[in-house]
Amino acid sequence: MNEEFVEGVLAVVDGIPPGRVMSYGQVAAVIGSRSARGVGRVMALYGSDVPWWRVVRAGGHPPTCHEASAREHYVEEGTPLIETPGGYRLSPAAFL
DNA sequence: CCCGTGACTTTAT
DNA sequence: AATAAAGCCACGG
Repeated sequence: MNEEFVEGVLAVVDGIPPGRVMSYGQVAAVIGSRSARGVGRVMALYGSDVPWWRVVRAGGHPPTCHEASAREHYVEEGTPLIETPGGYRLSPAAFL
């Protein structure tokens, strides 16, 4: 298994400062990979110990299975949100 | 070892 | 705007 990939993802996510977010693809790029899905996979399996809510999709939408719960974290962390009809999304300014 | 699955992204139709 | 297809990675069956 590529522990380097897993550890890299965890390290990068853990290194995201409060009030900021990164897209899956961006995280993958930082560790020298191109797999956004791989990042999502790692998050689903090992993300229990990292601020997974700071990792979002390219469009600024939170994880599909956690969009509601994640919002509380963003509000708590002070992450800039944008209200939308039917939901919300993260401000582009929140990306690193 | 092969296949399906999932917290994805990007390009093309 | 919506849908389709291809590329990517770890894991369980």
